[in-house]
Amino acid sequence: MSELISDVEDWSLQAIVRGSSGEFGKIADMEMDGPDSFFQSLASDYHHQFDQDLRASFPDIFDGSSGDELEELYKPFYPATTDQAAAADFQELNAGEGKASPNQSDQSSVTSPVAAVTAVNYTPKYKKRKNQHKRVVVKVSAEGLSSDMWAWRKYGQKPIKGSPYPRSYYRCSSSKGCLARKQVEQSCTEPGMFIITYTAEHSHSQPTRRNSLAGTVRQKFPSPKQEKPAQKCQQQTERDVKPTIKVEEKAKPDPDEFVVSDFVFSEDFFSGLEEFDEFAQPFSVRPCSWV
DNA sequence: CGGATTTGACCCGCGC
DNA sequence: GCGCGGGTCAAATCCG
Repeated sequence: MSELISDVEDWSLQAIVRGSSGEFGKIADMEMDGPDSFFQSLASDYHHQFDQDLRASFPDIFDGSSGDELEELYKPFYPATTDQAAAADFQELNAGEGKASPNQSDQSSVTSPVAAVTAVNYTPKYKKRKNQHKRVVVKVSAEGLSSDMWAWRKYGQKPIKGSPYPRSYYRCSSSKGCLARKQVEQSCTEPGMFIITYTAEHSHSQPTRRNSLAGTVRQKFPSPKQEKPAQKCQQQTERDVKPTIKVEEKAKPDPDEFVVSDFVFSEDFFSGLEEFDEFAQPFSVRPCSWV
């Protein structure tokens, strides 16, 4: 079981792909910005399928719409200008979490294999620190920790304010000079789950070797500190599971540009993504959450 | 013995 | 300027 939650420098994208085997495959291969961005690629390669799926899922929305209108819907998946209003929408979106449906307590019972993707423009409040510009955040179960294809070497561990669990820091040990980084911390709201943050990119296309169990086999994840329970830890709950699509007109800077906050892809859409064979099948969907 | 992990010290961005 | 917190360094230690 795995989730993918992404945060990019000038625009934020949020996606969760949840499967059943704990595999999360080529996440580190994703190009998250520029002309080769992950979702731009999806939109290009699967334009036709995407079109069909959207129209089939939301006939009311797409009734009588033209290809141009669909292009508008793709806009959020392209690098965008900064937009404070969208950032506010984004926060509001996540503030609405906590209305999980009864089905969500049993992830395996979800039978409708779809995935939800949320994309909005987002402007960080403060200038980002170095090495914080490109991040991919994944939430995995304990078994998911051992399914990483890259070799990592631990170089540090720090207690994190507000969390009873420390954060571990890893760098890629496959290739000398590779700038790829990985942070692993246990979720304070779901002790069985781990939040992995990938930073920067591998300077090599494939791992030259792999740790016996992804570099975390020797890692002993400690028990939470007793003196400071997870009371400060913000609840990361889930929004209503009902698939929705919201097309909002932006006030600024370009009133003609739309922000699509929720997209729903059908099973057929994802079945064409050979790159994601590593993801467990069948897909199930869960509303987006933010880390 | 070489590579990985541990862990305290240090660095640096950010808020006050 | 100072303190806090997150990220990194590097020596010591562990492990196969």
